[in-house]
Amino acid sequence: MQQPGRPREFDPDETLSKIMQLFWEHGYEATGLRDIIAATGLGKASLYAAFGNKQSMYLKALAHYDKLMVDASVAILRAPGLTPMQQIAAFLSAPITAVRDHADRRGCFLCNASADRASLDGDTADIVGQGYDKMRRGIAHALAEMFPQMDADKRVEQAQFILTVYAGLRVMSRSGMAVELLVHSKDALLGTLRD
Amino acid sequence: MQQPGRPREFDPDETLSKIMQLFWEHGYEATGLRDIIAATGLGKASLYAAFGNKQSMYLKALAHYDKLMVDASVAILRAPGLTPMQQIAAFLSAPITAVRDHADRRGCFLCNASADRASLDGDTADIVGQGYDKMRRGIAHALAEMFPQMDADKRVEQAQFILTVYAGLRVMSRSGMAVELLVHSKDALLGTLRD
DNA sequence: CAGTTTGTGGACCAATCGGTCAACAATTGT
DNA sequence: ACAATTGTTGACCGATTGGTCCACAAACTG
Repeated sequence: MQQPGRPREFDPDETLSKIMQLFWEHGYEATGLRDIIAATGLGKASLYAAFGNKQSMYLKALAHYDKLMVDASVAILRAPGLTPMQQIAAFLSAPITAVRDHADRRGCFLCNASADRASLDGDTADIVGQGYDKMRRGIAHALAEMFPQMDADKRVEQAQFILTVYAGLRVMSRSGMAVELLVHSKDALLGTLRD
Repeated sequence: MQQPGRPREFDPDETLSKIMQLFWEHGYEATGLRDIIAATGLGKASLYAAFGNKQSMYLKALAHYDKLMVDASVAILRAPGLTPMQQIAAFLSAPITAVRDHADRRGCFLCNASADRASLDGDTADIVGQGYDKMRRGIAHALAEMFPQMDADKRVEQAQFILTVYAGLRVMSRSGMAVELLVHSKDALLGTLRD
């Protein structure tokens, strides 16, 4: 069952991934329509028809990141076969292996958007806030299995604490900070959880 | 003893503070020469003669932040009349009181620059890295007084850990995160130091 | 005073920005 | 075959971008 009219010549999801990549790496203002056109191979009008204006493209790219990458991060926190401690360790190691093994210094798009657009645009702040909430809940879930006797308030506090370290790691990784220092932060945090 | 030629009609340091303010709040790309001209009241040519091009203005503004704000943060970590624990607590509370008492969600210019320009421009990354180093040393100094028996390596690790939380706090504060959550992060970190 | 040096204001610039539009292409249903 | 609908292409748009330049102003020295 196909709609009338000429069919799209591109896969919207694939294209959105390319757009996401650009905004993720370079931020909102430093990414031009030219860059998006070059990276996607699409014409300007096709992009606008599919994703709206630049602001709308950015929001869709950020939501796409939330769906793809944040969900993957949160999935680590529920990964079967790992102890809760291992889940949290894996969650915190991802930013480090990205830098060390893949020379990936893009950081976290949510964190970048926090510094970049969130203070200027409420829609961006909303998506960022929801993404943070999702991660905090994921961390709290692992903590709940790790410390069943811990009360809920304390769990939120601890989850928020871990989330803050995560954000710090990802932001500092974008400035080229030495990997061993990032490892220090991760190890120190994990050390506090063994009590 | 005055130089020949027409004297400047503005105070370069004061002007640099205004430029710093703009880049701090809005980032590199979102700050236009127009904004700088409007905020400083100077002509374009005067700005260029005094500070160079936009890139150079940004670097000078970032260095200015380092001198003014980072040094002030580090000074807290050596504030007389406070115990080392109180110094670190005050250092971590500054980002929170900025949000709560002054509705200041600009975050930390160094951290913003990490997410914004540092991955694209080596000079920016250098200043950011030096600023982080300075803060880490300041934290390590307080830790040294707090835990005299702790060895130097462990101290650096702990200092880096605290620095990471600081960066996370400041970045997340830019996205409008609830103050009580930021307080949780701070309290949880301080809780780990009481051992 | 004249001559030199430095700073200021604004006109001016090419390039690029995000965004629109109209002509054309490709599919549908009838 | 034909209209209706949707997608693509590239020309085009006004506005804005960072940056330069030049005539003029304000201080100095001799």
